[in-house]
Amino acid sequence: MKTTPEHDSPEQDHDEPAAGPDAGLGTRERIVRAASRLMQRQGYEGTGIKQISREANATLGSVYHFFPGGKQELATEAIRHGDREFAGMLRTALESRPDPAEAVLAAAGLVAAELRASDWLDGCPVTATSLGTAANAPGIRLAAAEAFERWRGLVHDRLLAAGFAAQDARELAHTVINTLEGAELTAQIARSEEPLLIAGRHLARLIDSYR
Amino acid sequence: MKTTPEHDSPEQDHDEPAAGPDAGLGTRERIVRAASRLMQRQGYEGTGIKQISREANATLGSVYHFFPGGKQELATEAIRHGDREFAGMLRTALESRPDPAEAVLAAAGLVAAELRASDWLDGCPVTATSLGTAANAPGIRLAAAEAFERWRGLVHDRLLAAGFAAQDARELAHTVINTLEGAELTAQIARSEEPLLIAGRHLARLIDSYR
DNA sequence: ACCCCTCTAGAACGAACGCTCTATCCAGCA
DNA sequence: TGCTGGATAGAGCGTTCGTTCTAGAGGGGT
Repeated sequence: MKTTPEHDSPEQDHDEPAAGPDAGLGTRERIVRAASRLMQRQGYEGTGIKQISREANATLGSVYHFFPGGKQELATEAIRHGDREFAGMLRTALESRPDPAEAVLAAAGLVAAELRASDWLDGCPVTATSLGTAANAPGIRLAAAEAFERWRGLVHDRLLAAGFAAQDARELAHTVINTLEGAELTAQIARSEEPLLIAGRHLARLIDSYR
Repeated sequence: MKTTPEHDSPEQDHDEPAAGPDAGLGTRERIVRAASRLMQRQGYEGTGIKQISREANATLGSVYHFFPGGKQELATEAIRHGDREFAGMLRTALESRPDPAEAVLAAAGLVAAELRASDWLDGCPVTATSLGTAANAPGIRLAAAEAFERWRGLVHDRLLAAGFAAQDARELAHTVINTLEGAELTAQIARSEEPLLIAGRHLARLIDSYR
């Protein structure tokens, strides 16, 4: 299994030819990414620590070295990783058009495209991980709530910049994120981009109605 | 543990004073209800067959007698149960107001009230069960897709009856269900009714914009 | 009286779970 | 050169998992 000797900072691996797309990253980062991807697809309970360590090309010892809090701490970090990932995509989409309604439409299309590209496997990285653990693990629920809040904040700021009233922007941000969330869920289960495309059009229409 | 001797039809239990709200029901029905409730709160992987049988006051033998397909068959049936349950609530709400926009607003309020009443434990009965099992269990995914389709159908018919164009009704039904779904998810994680109440208002506004 | 069939009952199986533990490796420093 | 501490390595703990299996309970039909 031998991995790169490393000290938490990403460095090139000059001795390991075959590896996944995460090769050359620090062990800790590889573990977080593997956890995020696996929990996104299989949920918290459906993903084992040993599977994560295997997928990350790390050993069980490394996992517990970096995450002494065990599975829950790892899941919290995985959610934060998914949070940052989706926030980046959302920010890009929102800045891609001068008009906020068109920007939201573009965001929905982007989500749909990525979902299809993953063969309907990669839904919302936060939902799958946090669902079913809300009651037991408050830390996980909190991280998920913060993710949603951050995404809402991005939409909110975008609407404010476009001249929307503060209250309208706040409420629209709620519905934009929630509708995208629900539509992605349905799209994943139905294996169809349509729910997301419809959601994009309806959200654009809703936003326009506040002008 | 002794349970009611019964032949699949619900009958009164004259000998068992202390029991849950499902007492007096047939064993099979008790098992389905326990599975549905537990999976709604803990997800598919987070819920064990033994926990279900314990909660249902049934034995492992009974579970495998009624559901020889094992956990997957049981989960499929649990989703169908949640489907019928939510469909009933949705139908009631949709028929509670003469105006379809107001009816959707009422539905959102009802979902919010029930979610809060359960101490934020009972989210969508279909989502939690089906998430994380989409790839592995096609039967479960299919049952979930059918549930969403049924709910959409209820909204669709309601809009048609109110005179909306077929295409508008179809697309609005998509977004109504998806937005409620996403808002309920956010409401559960944030422990706040607000996302659902905002969703209700926005959906009413969106529907009105098609008149 | 007998059988039959549905349903209940729970012990037992191998596998996988999260986690603990000790041992080893190795770069950096004294 | 030897020490130190972060990082790696994986055997093994007790528990729980989904499932299988055999045994018995009990009412109806003949």
